[in-house]
Amino acid sequence: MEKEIKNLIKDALQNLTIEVSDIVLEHPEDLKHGDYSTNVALAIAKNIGENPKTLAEKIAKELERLNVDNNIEKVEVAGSGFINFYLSRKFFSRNIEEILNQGNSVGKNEIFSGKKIMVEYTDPNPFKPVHIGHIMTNAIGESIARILEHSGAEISRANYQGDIGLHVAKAIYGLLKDTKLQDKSGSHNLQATNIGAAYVLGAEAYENDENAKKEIEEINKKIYARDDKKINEIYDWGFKATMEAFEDLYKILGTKFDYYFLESAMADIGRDVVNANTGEIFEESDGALVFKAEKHNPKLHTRVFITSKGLPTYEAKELGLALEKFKTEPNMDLSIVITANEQADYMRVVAKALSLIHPEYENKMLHITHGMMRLASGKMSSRKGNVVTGEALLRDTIELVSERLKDREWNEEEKNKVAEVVGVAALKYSILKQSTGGDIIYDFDKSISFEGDSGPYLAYSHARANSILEKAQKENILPSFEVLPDETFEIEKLLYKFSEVVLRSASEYEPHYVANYLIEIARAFNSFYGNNVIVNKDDPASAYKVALTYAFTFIIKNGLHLLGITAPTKM
RNA sequence: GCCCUUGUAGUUCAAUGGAUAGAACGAGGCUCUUCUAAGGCCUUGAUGUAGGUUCGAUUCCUACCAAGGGCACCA
Repeated sequence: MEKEIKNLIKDALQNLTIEVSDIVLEHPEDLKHGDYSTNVALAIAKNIGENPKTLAEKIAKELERLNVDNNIEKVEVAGSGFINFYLSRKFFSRNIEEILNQGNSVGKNEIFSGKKIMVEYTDPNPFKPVHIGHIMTNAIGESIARILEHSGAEISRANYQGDIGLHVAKAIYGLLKDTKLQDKSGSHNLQATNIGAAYVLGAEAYENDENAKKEIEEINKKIYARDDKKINEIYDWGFKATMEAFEDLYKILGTKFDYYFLESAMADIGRDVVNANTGEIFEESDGALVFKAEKHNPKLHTRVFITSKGLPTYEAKELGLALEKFKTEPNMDLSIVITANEQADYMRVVAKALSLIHPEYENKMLHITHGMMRLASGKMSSRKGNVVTGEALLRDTIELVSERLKDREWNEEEKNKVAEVVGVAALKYSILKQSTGGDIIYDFDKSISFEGDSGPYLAYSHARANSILEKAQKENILPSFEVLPDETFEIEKLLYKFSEVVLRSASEYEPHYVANYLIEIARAFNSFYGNNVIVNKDDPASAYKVALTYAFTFIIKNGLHLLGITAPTKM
């Protein structure tokens, strides 16, 4: 439609012998201003020395004359010289029909068609509790992956985990001190929780107790050397238990990874690359091998890649990881990494180093960063202790949804499933509704209040629409486009924009456009629902309203999917 | 000190250089003999400061102020 209107404008301008290189056509923010709007008159009025409004009137008149298609109902001049297009009833009904035909491929686009993209996200560390920040990275990463998939990309999902390092030694120290935590009788989730507690114990001891600190450093050496049978046993068990617990979490969150990269495996790769390029790119400084990035870009700074003791730092491992990814997916077009923004600067340094070694990778790396997740009220942390783990946050959210569902006459299994899905929706939506860069203040109470701007509101709207469709089926009212209502509903004016929103989200790697759109459309649907009886045998347009409801369920279901949220059919 | 990110209603967030800056929560008032009231309808309130570019700036540029993060052997 956009193209057609643009062409129409071009023709009109040509007839008036006005030359314009670029025509801007947009959706007015306010639906009262029509469905499309152009500012050409404002943009060119000055050049040709005419009053913008009179010029707009002239163009509009020509547009009306040229408009033979019945898609445009009217053209109007408004404001200081905007030309607004109002689409016809017929356009909207045809669009609903199209959505019904598209089914689950609704909103797809092809801007990443044929592109192979790897997205790395979540990155929790074995032996450590999953932090709320990991949940945040996961939500953003999964959503970006799905949006890119919907835009034609071939996506692989990667997870990078720190399986060695001081944090592991701290956890093992804790496990050795408090052997109860080594209990293997419970589920792997329970075991992982104990290991997380052991980590907290070890981390505290490391801070406050000199002897413990030395002991932990000893353990760390033994972990690297793998020469202590007892520590090896604990390590192997702990690694497995925490990794399995992560899998359970990913399952609830709706993520399935294709590749797992382990930090231990990247150390040698990174060290070899640094050594091979020392002299030209890396140089010695105080016994360490460093990369002086500021020589190549004054906004970057020097970072150590190999310590004076010969150990590769995180930077070297990250370099190794990047290379390993390109080896794993040889024809990769883009490698995306998602982390918190505290890592933004050194990732730029690593990327610079890599692009000097492999110039062909320079434009194939993208680092997307997000802010911190902070809790608005101290309510949760005071109740559960100081550390708020990702699991606790998720579990508490799900629990509160459960309470809300207790009066439903479903069996327990159904209730639990819905509670889980809606809980995840609450958490994910509150992360994805705002642009990725900034911090998120997670207000526990608000997110589970389920009113207004929330994940459960979206899920509820979908469930409600579904229940209407069930009723329609029972009454044998099938979607039809024979009889159209007189009124064009607000929701119709939003439904056809879905694919544009997905396209924008994909090109900017920003899920929040989809999230905001879904709220808008859910609100429009609920308003439609409140003001109309949809299933009504006495209304000849009822079948059309049912069709409209179907279209809404398709859009919201697919839109929620792009956010990594499952839409329950009832709640 | 230098480099990133961010400053919008009381609060949490929106707004591809456009029209009267949108929602939600909060507060107040209506609304279930009608398909899910986790809903709908109505009322209330904001662009950190000072310049600049532009027909037109929340958006772009400069300075300042404020918050968060980063800046050598931790990850």
